[in-house]
This record gives sequence, C-alpha cells and structure tokens, in this order.
Amino acid sequence: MSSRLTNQKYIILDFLKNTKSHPTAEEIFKAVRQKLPRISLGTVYRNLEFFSKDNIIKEIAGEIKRFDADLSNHHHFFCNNCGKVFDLDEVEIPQEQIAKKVKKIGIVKSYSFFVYGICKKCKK
Amino acid sequence: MSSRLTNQKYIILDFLKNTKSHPTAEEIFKAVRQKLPRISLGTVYRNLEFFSKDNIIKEIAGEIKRFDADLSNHHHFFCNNCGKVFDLDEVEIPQEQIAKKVKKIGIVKSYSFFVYGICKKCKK
DNA sequence: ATGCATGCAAAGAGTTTGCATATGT
DNA sequence: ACATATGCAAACTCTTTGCATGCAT
Repeated sequence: MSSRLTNQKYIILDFLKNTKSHPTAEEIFKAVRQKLPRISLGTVYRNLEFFSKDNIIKEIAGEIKRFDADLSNHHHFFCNNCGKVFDLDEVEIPQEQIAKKVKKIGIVKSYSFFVYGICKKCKK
Repeated sequence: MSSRLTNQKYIILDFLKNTKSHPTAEEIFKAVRQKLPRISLGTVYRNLEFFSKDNIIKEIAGEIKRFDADLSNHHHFFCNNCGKVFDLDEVEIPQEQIAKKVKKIGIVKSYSFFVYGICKKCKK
C-alpha cells in the first residue's frame, strides 16, 4: 500500500472491497463523494493507480477502465447491451498449457479473459 | 462493407490487411496519409467503425484501441514493456465448455483473451 | 443529380498533472 | 516539522461530431 494512509484511500478501498459492480473511476468518485464531499476526481485516479501498482486492486481494461478489488483468479462477462460486468467464477483457463505455448513470444505475467454477450436481464 | 467504396476506405483496409502490427487509429492515420496526404483522422475513425460493425476488422480493446484485419480465431500477447501486440496462433480456449458455464449469466457473442507479459526482445 | 463520405476544426469523454494547501507520520 | 497527499483547475490524449464541400453511384 502507498505510504500514507489517508481517509480518502481508506474510503475508496472500502467501497471497492464491498461492491461487485466493477465500477469506473467516475462511479467510484460519485460513491465516495457521499462520504467525502470534497474529494476530487484526481485523487480517485491517483489512488486507484497506487492500488493497482501495489496489487491491491485490478484494472479491467475495456472502452473505459473498470476496477475490481476481488483479486481471486476470475474472469468477466461484459453485456454488450447494458454495459454491466459480471464475474465468471467457474470459468477456468488452462494457464500452464498457455504459458508453454507463449514461451516463444515472451514471459507471461498475467491473463485476462473477457466474454462478451447479452446478459439474462437484457435478453428478456 | 459500408455502402460507398471510396479510395480512403480502400487504402485503410489495404493497409490493415497487410500488417501484423495491430495498429492504433493514429498509426493507421500516419500510414495511410503517405498515400492520401489529405485524409483526416476523423475519416480514419469513421471507417474503422464501419469496418468493425461490418465484421471486416476487429477492435482489440486496451488502453488504446487497436485494430486487426485478421479475423481468424486467435488471441493476443501484449508486451508490458514496449506495448507491442503479438498474435497467439496456437492458444485455444475451450469455448463450448465456457459457453455452457456462462449460460447462467447470458448468451455468449464473442471471446477475447489477452496475455500480458514481457516479450523476448524486451527481456534481453 | 443525389445523398453519402470527406476534410477540417471544434467539442467530448476520460485521464493526467502542476501547484498551492492540508494532513499523516 | 516535513514530506507526501489532496483539491482544484488546466492540460492532454483519444475519439466523436457538425458542417460545408466533394465525389461515387
């Protein structure tokens, strides 16, 4: 964790630890502002970057970045219609097999697997 | 393909079909401008969107969008150091198995799998 | 001839950064 | 006390859009 524990850091992280919504920086800003009305977007971005670098949270790349404090090895489903992101807890990827095949290209540091589709709610 | 075949479309697509570099819009712009000095970035973006919608090319989401005219079922390796993108031709994902597990969440339309790491050149 | 595509420039989103001030250690 | 973190606003990057003009059909 970055060196000085401020209220801002604590509340941002607390919010992230207690949501499964994979929020964007903007969404985190709005949520956190309810407890800390004077917090700035810049601070949110700066702290999210600290947390990512310290592997306390994970960035989920997409059109817009999203953030996830659930560091367990899981992947994501993006709904093309409503934009929501769902966890794929049961889906596993043959990592060792992949790492072997990728050896020719380089050293694997991490994986990210996205499934795109239409979620049940939007399907109706 | 979008309705009117212009020189701009032709040259953009021709460039994409003949590169393996997974270029960004900016890179495509620079390359294409050598043949069409008056082309604008807006036109590049507009046409890339046309092509994507018509499934002539694929967008690769990341910090910055990249584009790929190779529609074969393959995945990508991103080098965290130099930012280059490499094709992973041999890596296969158990799609059917995944689709089954994802059924609870929604209908699968597409997959994307990224491997992040350090490429051989950067490793040295 | 018609209307879709283009070039250009301005506007938009999302993100980063510089600087003076505030605050954790 | 001191250096790091913050708020604020400006700057930046990537992308989209409005509009007059050009060009494929």
